Amino acid sequence: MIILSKLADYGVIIATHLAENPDRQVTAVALAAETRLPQATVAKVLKALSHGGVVIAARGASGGYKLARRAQAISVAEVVSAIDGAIGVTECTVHTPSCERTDFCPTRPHWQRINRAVGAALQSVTLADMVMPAFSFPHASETAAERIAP
Amino acid sequence: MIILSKLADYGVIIATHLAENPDRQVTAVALAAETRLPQATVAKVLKALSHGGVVIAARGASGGYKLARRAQAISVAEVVSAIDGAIGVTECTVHTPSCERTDFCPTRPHWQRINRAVGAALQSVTLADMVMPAFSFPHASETAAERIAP
DNA sequence: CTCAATTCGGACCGGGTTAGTACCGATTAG
DNA sequence: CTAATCGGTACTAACCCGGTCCGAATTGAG
Ligand code: FES
Ligand code: FES
Repeated sequence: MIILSKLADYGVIIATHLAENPDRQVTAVALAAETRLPQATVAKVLKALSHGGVVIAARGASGGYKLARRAQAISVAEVVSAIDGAIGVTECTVHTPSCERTDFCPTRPHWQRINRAVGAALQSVTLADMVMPAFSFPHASETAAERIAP
Repeated sequence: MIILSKLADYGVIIATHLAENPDRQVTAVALAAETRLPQATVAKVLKALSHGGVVIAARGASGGYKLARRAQAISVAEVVSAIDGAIGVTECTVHTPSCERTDFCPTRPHWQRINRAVGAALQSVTLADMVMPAFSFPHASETAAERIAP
């Protein structure tokens, strides 16, 4: 299964590209060309990102987009949330109070725990991290979240 | 955004319910009744689980399903994989070698890192954990995955 | 000052995947 | 043999994704 929607994936790619040369006003079409993504879709994603406060848009001629904050201050979680809405593992964990199985279903709190874990994983990575080249990461075995809880 | 598909969610609910009374042969319709899930869908999910080796099915009269192993030995990741296929965050991380942006897109290794983190989060929780009542968890701040990497 | 060019903003639509259903054949206990 | 139950496939409906369209705002030239 794929976790992120294509749109959200595009969003991260675009935001990362913006983070590569900050403070530069880039138009949607230029971004599309530079990332080799379909132009119309890039425009759509940028709208969502603008709506979510990740980028700020300048309209009119010589307009364009740029990051709303420093790259270090924008997490991947924020980007995907701006596009796909709140992050949740199950239906149950997001539309909080409306599950008919709540009384006899023991999974709820455990899901919320997992939910927090993936949320934290997405939140701990910023756009500044994303632009960094593949770097000597710690051993894969220490990727945290393996010990999600004692 | 919702990460798990509805079917996968159902799968975990069903598997958890099976884990509650192990070694008991339960038919699909009984499971559907006890979990208040649509009966036809439960049957479908059980087929997938059986195919994935999570449950074993007994055919014929007085047949039914039960867990293939002890609940401690079955992870949530396994259950969702049986239904939704391999877990991957982005298109790019699962269909490994076929991305036209590979050469100039710096996000790839970072995604794989996040990917491992959520995979680990799902793998670290077993069905035995799921049936345990909401228990005094450690402080939410220590949910690991917050330190996905130094 | 006016106007045209440029760019973002929001609404709309079609295709594809997923959820859910239904049926029929295979298998086994009694 | 018969009833019950799983296994597989085919089918329909709904929804979401991805893409396209036209209108609003702003700029810069004439
Ligand atoms: S599915 Fe809603 S409480 Fe378990
Ligand atoms: S999207 Fe495939 S390498 Fe970045």
